[in-house]
Amino acid sequence: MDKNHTASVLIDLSAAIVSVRGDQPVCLTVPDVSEYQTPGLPFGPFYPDRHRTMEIGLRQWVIEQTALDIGYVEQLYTFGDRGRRSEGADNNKENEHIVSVGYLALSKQCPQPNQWSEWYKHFPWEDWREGRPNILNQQIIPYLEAWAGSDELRRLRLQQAFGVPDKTWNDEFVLDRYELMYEAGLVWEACADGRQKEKISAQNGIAMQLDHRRILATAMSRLRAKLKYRPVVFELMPSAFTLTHVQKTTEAILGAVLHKQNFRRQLAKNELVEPTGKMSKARGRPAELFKFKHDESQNTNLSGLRIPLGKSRNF
Amino acid sequence: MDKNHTASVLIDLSAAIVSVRGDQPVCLTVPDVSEYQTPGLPFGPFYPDRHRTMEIGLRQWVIEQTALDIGYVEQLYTFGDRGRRSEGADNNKENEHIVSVGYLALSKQCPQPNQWSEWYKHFPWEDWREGRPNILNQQIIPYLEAWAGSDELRRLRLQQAFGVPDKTWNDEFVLDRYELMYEAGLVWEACADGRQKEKISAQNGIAMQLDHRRILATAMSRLRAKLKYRPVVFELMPSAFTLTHVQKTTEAILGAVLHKQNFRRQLAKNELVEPTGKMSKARGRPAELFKFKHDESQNTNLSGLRIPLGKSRNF
DNA sequence: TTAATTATACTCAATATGAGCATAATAAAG
DNA sequence: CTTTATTATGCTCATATTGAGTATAATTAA
Repeated sequence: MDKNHTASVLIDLSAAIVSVRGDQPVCLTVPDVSEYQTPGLPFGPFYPDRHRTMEIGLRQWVIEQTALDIGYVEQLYTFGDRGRRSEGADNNKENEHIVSVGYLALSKQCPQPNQWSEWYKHFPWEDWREGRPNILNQQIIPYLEAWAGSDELRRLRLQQAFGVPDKTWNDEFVLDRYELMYEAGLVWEACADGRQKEKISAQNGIAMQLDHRRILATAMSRLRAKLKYRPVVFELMPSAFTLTHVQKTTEAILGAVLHKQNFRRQLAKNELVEPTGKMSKARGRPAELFKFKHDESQNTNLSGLRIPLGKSRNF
Repeated sequence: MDKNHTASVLIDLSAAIVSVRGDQPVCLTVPDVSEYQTPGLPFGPFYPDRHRTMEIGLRQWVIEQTALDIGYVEQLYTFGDRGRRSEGADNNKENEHIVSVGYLALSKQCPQPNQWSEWYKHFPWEDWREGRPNILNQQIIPYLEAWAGSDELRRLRLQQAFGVPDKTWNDEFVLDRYELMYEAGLVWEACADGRQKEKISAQNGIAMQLDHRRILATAMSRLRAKLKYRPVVFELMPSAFTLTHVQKTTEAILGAVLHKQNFRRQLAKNELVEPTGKMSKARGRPAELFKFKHDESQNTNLSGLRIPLGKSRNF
């Protein structure tokens, strides 16, 4: 059609492989290669004549490179503008365009601790389990308000994403918040030249290579949303677990604490778990061990578990 | 890395551009080019050096080719396996792989009626507004049950997707149902050779080119789901409308009838509309004309409207 | 034996939901 | 000018769901 323009691109499959270690959600990262000490998500090229689908290709190199058992895999988003985001970079030749397809994968285990990076080190403002994070009032919000100024649209977006001043915090808007901070120049990745990069380096969470923090933000948004209507938590649980363990895992991902009794009521109502008969022993009263009911079905179109989020979420 | 394999692909942007004409959801189609009389979705190549993002590229050729005003645009899914689906086709040279990125777009108007194709002509089993569609019990279900046989996984998927025998119909599982019918060889697109194609042609809905019906199914699933938690209906409404008009539009997309008073209660509670002061006149008592409250905000992270679906959805 | 810790059963008010009846305002028909 | 069909809108009410607690049971550690 238009011979002046090349339409040929390379496709990178990037994966946010998520697990939970203790009470911290983590994601698999690969060591930094650039001059800045920024970790990145694992990624690999898609060879269309070797793998029938992209998901098969993704599973293949994840197995090859990490020897991990990833069960649940979900496509997140396809980004066509990575080039813009790393404009000053020297890694791409002219006309070699890269489109990155982001994936979310869930893993029950996370061996080799040093390869897994905690979510909230990259997004410290997203963990509300100990109350409203200080970084919001002390750093982010004042900067963003100055950036918005009297621009009506900016103020509206600020209110939507961060709930200032009167609206409440919505845990699903991770991507919106990150994009806003990116636009406002509040995150490291938004800076084109090295001098600025030095300046805001360690602040506002640990940066990542290329558009990887954006992909992780997308993964967090999607997972937090999905948790509320599909029983995906169990993709992160071992075969037998206590109800408190499910709750702690859920809370870790949501970055919020939940009402214990109501959480269990939902679990019971939706008939998602069944007792194994065994008991766990730790401190305190022993808890019954449960297992997920529908392990066979790959199709996760189950009713899901409604999260009792409560009302007073505005600190 | 691996020089034996080509990693270079072409990217097609395919769009399910949806509107509602009267009480029928429609989507923009382009005339058939193949020997079979199958319509297709509009699509165009993505030129990464001409357009910064894929969405910009999409908007560009939609404007060029259709002169349509599309407001809302949302990426659906990236399919890497179109080649497999049209294996026998002659349209691709060796090594020229195509990845198609599907988009959902919403348009308030739909001029040139012959270019717009009604959803339910392609998916007759998805419209439950007049009760359970006959085609289900008369054609699809019996065939699928035979296909499932005693295969436990197949029976489970059948139950999930089509709600047989005891579960209820879930309007959001459009894609699941289509994929299942595809696997069972119930849809035209699943047949590789022409002879089979002739046989099941007109049955089970009008077919589309390549993987376009799958993209439309994805669009329908996404839109039906989104309707329930984001106020996207208003992207399909004119600037002033009656409450019944909103309801009819919602019902058209969901393929289900709703309880009038409860629907309005939701609208009121969420404060999504405000009166214009004017009245509409048609048959019967005149209705008040309303307008959407948040037209300025591009960011559609509003609370959305909960759909009162009722209980007796199992015919 | 006591305190701390964790698990689980149960209650209760507030709210949301599904389903319905009653009434109002208009156009078309007679 | 009255009747009838049609659409809009106000209101009720039983039931289900949710948020937020209290009370009690079964353990370990001190």
